[in-house]
Amino acid sequence: MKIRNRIITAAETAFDHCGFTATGMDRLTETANVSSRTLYKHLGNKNALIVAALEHRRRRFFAQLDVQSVDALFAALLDWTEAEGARGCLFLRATGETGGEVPEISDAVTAYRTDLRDLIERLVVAETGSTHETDTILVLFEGAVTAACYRGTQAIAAARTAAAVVLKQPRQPQ
Amino acid sequence: MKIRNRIITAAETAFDHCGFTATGMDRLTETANVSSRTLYKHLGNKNALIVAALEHRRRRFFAQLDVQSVDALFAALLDWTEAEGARGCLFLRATGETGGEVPEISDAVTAYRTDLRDLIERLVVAETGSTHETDTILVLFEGAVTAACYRGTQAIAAARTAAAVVLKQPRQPQ
DNA sequence: GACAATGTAAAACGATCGTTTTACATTTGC
DNA sequence: GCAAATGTAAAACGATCGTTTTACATTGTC
Repeated sequence: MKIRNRIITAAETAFDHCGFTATGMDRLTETANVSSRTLYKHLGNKNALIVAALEHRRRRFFAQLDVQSVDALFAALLDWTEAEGARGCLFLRATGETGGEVPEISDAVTAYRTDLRDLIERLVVAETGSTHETDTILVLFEGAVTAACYRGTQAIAAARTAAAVVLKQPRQPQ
Repeated sequence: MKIRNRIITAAETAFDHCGFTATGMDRLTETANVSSRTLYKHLGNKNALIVAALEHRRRRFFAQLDVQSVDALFAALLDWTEAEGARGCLFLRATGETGGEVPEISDAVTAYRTDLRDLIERLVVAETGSTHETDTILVLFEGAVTAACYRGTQAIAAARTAAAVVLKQPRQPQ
């Protein structure tokens, strides 16, 4: 169970830095320091490795995002970005590269997005007593991830501040 | 000048729907209804076609985003998304697929991002008299583009409302 | 009406892709 | 201590990639 994890961890980084299609099996075996025979024995094929890498990313990401407030959510995203850099949502990029025509990959992406929205909804309800601002915080989160690619961490700071403003703002009737 | 435009237009759609690397020259010649000889005579190579498609997207996008207020900006994004669908920022996906290691493509992405931020800054200044909320609106815009992939147009509506709230909110001193 | 110019159709190029196989070395459990 | 399992190294597979070339049809122009 150790080799498999080494392969997946290396793959997650390689896919993130170089893209899914552009990253060949050669580079995946090199960075994981395993033979191609071993890689295929443990993962089956490239698409399965992509799925495993996405699930690994999902686990790592939500482990860092285990927070109890919206503000802490953006603080955690800031930590993540400082440690990992910003190259845009890996799940969005995965569907973009496959055109959404690889069901196993689309499922992994849907799982991530469902988890993300569930987390945000839970935090928003805890803070405001309603789900109304869930999509707003979701948009700010996604926007922070994307804009951080070229605006750096100040994009996350801007999203964090805006989230506080939006949640403080009393919701107008009707 | 007509064939070249037909090639680029078809390529923009193909890249958007299927990804850059996953879209082979065969599909590009088919959807444009030209021979590969003609395609190479007009564009040179695939990377040049990618750059041309990105610049074509940029022109089309900002033509639709020729507005005079932040609210109109999100309304225009709504129109764009209803007409074109939502698959995430094409420029982000382009850098993601190439790992940012194709200078010509990176330049096209930078040009788009610069234009987007300049547009938003101009609108924010016109509305608030200061540039302070530029990154906030940029984050909301990017987030709307991304979240619309799985939340649909209501993600754009949420961003639009949040933008109004943020711009109305008086900025606290210091 | 001949002649460039510009197009199509399709074969062919070497390179690289994901994947499998062969041959051999190392580890591990009984 | 010896199989069985599991690893490496590397060659080879057919498929597909981006690109070029060959052969031929169509055009617009002087």
